[in-house]
Amino acid sequence: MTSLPREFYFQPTKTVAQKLLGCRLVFEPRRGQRLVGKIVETEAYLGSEDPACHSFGGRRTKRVQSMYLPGGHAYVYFIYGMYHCFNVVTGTVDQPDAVLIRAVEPEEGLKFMERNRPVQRKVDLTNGPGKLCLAFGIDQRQDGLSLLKSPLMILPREEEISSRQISKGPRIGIGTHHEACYWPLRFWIKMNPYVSR
DNA sequence: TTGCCGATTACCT
DNA sequence: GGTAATCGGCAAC
Repeated sequence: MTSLPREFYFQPTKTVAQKLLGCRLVFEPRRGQRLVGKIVETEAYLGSEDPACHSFGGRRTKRVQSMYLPGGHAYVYFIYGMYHCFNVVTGTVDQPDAVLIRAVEPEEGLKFMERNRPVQRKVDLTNGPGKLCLAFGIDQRQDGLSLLKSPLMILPREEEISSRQISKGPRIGIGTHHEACYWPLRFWIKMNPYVSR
């Protein structure tokens, strides 16, 4: 039950985004509450060089300050007036890259998740970045937290995932104004029913 | 201080 | 397929 080490997050952001597939997101908000989901879909955001990234051009606003932490921290932001998105910070200090966790497969704590986000079908519980934050109860309070210790952790893969089982494509929802909208920085586990849309 | 817009989602036709 | 909901972040004024 030991988290991915700090060095994992110092790999290139694109690499981290792919290697996070199959890892477990664990959130222990309070004693006796443990929520676990297997990561099945991610997107890489490449810092100051990436027009779709909040830290593009080296922007250092209050919202994005946790992106400038060393890899292995959480970056959680509020979007569309009603949702949160959970990201994993990558790279060294002052390298504001991150990986958006877009979907997980619920594994543990389903009762808590259903309470947080009532749905008809289990598959709709966490198949989107806003949905999984609601189900897990992740919000601004987790922004900047370390991912190496409770309450928020990411555990290594328990099974191997070959590159043939990983699909890639353009990122979702970033608009079509810049070239970056075509960069294939979205990754997901092929055929997994818990991937978004 | 103002006004636009967003790394989404649910619900509509 | 389209769009309303809803509000903080951000840049411009």
